Amino acid sequence: MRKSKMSLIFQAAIDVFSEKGFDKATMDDIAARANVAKGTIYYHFKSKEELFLFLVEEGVELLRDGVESKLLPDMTPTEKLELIVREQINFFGQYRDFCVILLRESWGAEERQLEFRKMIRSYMYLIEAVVQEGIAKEEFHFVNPENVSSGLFGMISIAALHILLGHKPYDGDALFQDMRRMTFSGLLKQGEDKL
Amino acid sequence: MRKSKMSLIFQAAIDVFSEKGFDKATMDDIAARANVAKGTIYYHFKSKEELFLFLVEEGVELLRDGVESKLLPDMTPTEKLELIVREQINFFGQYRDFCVILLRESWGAEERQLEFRKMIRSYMYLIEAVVQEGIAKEEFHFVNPENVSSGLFGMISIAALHILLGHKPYDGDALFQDMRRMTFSGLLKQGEDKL
Amino acid sequence: MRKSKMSLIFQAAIDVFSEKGFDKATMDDIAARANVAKGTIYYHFKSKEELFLFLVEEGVELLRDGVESKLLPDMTPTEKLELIVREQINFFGQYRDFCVILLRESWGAEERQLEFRKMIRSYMYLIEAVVQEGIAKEEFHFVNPENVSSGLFGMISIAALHILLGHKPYDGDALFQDMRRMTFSGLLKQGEDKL
Amino acid sequence: MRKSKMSLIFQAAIDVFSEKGFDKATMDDIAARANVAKGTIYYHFKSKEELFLFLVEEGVELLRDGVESKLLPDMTPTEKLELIVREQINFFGQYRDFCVILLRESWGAEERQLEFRKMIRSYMYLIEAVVQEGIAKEEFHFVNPENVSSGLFGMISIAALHILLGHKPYDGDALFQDMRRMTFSGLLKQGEDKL
DNA sequence: TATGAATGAGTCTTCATTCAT
DNA sequence: TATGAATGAAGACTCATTCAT
Repeated sequence: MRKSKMSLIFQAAIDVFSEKGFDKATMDDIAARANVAKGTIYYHFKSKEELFLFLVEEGVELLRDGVESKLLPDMTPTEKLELIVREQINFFGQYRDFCVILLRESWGAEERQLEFRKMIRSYMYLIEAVVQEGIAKEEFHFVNPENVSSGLFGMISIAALHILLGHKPYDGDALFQDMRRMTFSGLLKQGEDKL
Repeated sequence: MRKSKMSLIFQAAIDVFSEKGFDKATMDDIAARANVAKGTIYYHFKSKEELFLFLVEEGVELLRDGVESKLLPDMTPTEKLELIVREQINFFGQYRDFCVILLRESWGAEERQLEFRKMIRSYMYLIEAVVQEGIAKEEFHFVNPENVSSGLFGMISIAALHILLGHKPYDGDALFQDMRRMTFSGLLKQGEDKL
Repeated sequence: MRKSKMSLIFQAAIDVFSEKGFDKATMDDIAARANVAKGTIYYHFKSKEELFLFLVEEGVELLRDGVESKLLPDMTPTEKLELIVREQINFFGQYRDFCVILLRESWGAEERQLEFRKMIRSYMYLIEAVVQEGIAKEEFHFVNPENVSSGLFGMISIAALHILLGHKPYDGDALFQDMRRMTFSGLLKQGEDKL
Repeated sequence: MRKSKMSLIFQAAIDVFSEKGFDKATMDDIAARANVAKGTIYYHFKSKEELFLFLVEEGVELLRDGVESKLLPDMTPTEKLELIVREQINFFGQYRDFCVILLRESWGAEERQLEFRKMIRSYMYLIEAVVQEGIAKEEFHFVNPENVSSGLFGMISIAALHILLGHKPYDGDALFQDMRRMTFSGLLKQGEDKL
């Protein structure tokens, strides 16, 4: 059974967008990669913009829903945050191309980019909520949850991408150990009293 | 005495590139913003690419040299890292436009983007060296310095940009407190023994 | 049924290139002359260079094949050469524009120009072979066939073009008589013994 | 003693124009080759066009005057024509670059190109006059002198250039033998009676 | 549903020429 | 005389989008 044209286009679009970025990628590229006539893309998607948006939406949802569904109510904030860190690292390993897209195309003032940041924001809220819960339950230090959630997201993202784009083997577990350490106890051996 | 055309172009280029990104920015935009004929840009820079590269080089150097010159040999690793965190936060506040450029244009496989990542890497080495020193002096936990340095860079960058692009007032000191906490003692109140 | 866009472009390109030369001719000119959008040209030809090359290839082939197909094996070398002279003169009369292109654009060190000279060379070989045959059969004097074939080609070409560009009526038969005389018996009344 | 800027420019212009042709050659090229500032060229020549025209004028004059001064009144038409053939062949060998310019830039409808053809015409008249004299004195067959003079000019030019551009050693004497044969007795062994 | 030829607005880049010094 | 920074018009080429089939 042949794959639907639609899904061929979808996959080709991810490949091409992650390789070249939104602006440099052409509809011809995508059509060629999907083995489909250019017109066919326009039959399924109104525009390049829409195709791209659709793609990113799907991706962020996949990340958010994946994490969200694993966050059980009876976990402690620490357990929850640990899970988030681990899941995000796995996701980056698995959807490397998509993650490149995310980091490339989220900064700027275009409508599309604002939209992207909102999507990412919707994921960050997950982290933020856990941080807030941790503070409320006095498990975590008192910090600004928004700063910390964006910081954590950035820490994991950049560290992961740094490995992936350096074409080194991606050892998710090792990265997880370091990221967990950073997140929970920081670098100092003597702990907080020093500060 | 009027500013040299060269520096007019330089400033205009930063403005336009940060607003629109490399691909969407046009040489006409930049020329108009600089109040200069388009040919004048090409008199000073061989191409759009070269202008852009020059600009980013200058910026990363400014960041790296600024930090490097303040790192004194008799500081402890903790003091050094604290200084780096603070300086980077200040830099992002001061050169917001340039920082947007950096985060937008560093991901991808084009020659230019590889070049950018190398430049960023040259800054990350500063952090990495301090982390290594801290581990050697047993001030810091044993971690992979490369993971941690890219993680720290990402944490600060994304957190800072998140505020700057959200058009909120940029309170560098508050951000510094949170980032320092994350860096040194992490979120957990009970410290490392829990882990 | 309307002519294919492709052939409209082809004809327009001949017109414009012969009028203005390769460098001065613009793709806008050609598009306008062909009543076609500029992009359409690029849909069919990868570049100005390619369009031009294609055009010249076709032209030289037309000349060479036209002559070649009329050269019958049982002709004497003299008859063959006579036929070549006549055919080339007719060709110049008929494809004046193309011939101007040929003479304009074949001299220089650019890739394209080397290519052109090769094409012309492929035509000269026809002449050269006949000259060689004539020498072998002792109908012709002993001469360097390469010198003579390029000389004959130049003689006919420049003489023809000289008339065509002088905007005089092109009397192919009269020109043929003179060129035949030059080719076979030369100017001297007393013939070779004088030399 | 340093060469005058003027003559530096002159020589540089010949080099560059013959290498790249009128359109592709730039004033920057010429200035660089002449080790002179671009403005300096404009101090001596009103425009690119004028510089070029001046150059070609000088060259054609050199050819024409060289030949003309050697044509003595008491020579027979045959001797005169022989001398012309020899001189032109020598000239092509000596001023190869200039001759390429001549053949490249003489065809077309631009003012400059009409001008060029006039200059070449002024040289052809020399040949034409000799042919006419030869016919009048019944040394030469009755032919159209204009056809024959342009034909001879083309024969020699193309044959010479064919060797020069093929990067073969230029044996002027051998070429002269072949061109003289063509000019005076033609290819046929049996002479004119056959025709 | 699917195609691919056609479009034309938009971009980077070049270069002859000018002019203040 | 000589310079070289500055100009801006012009040209090759790209590519998202449309539409007749």
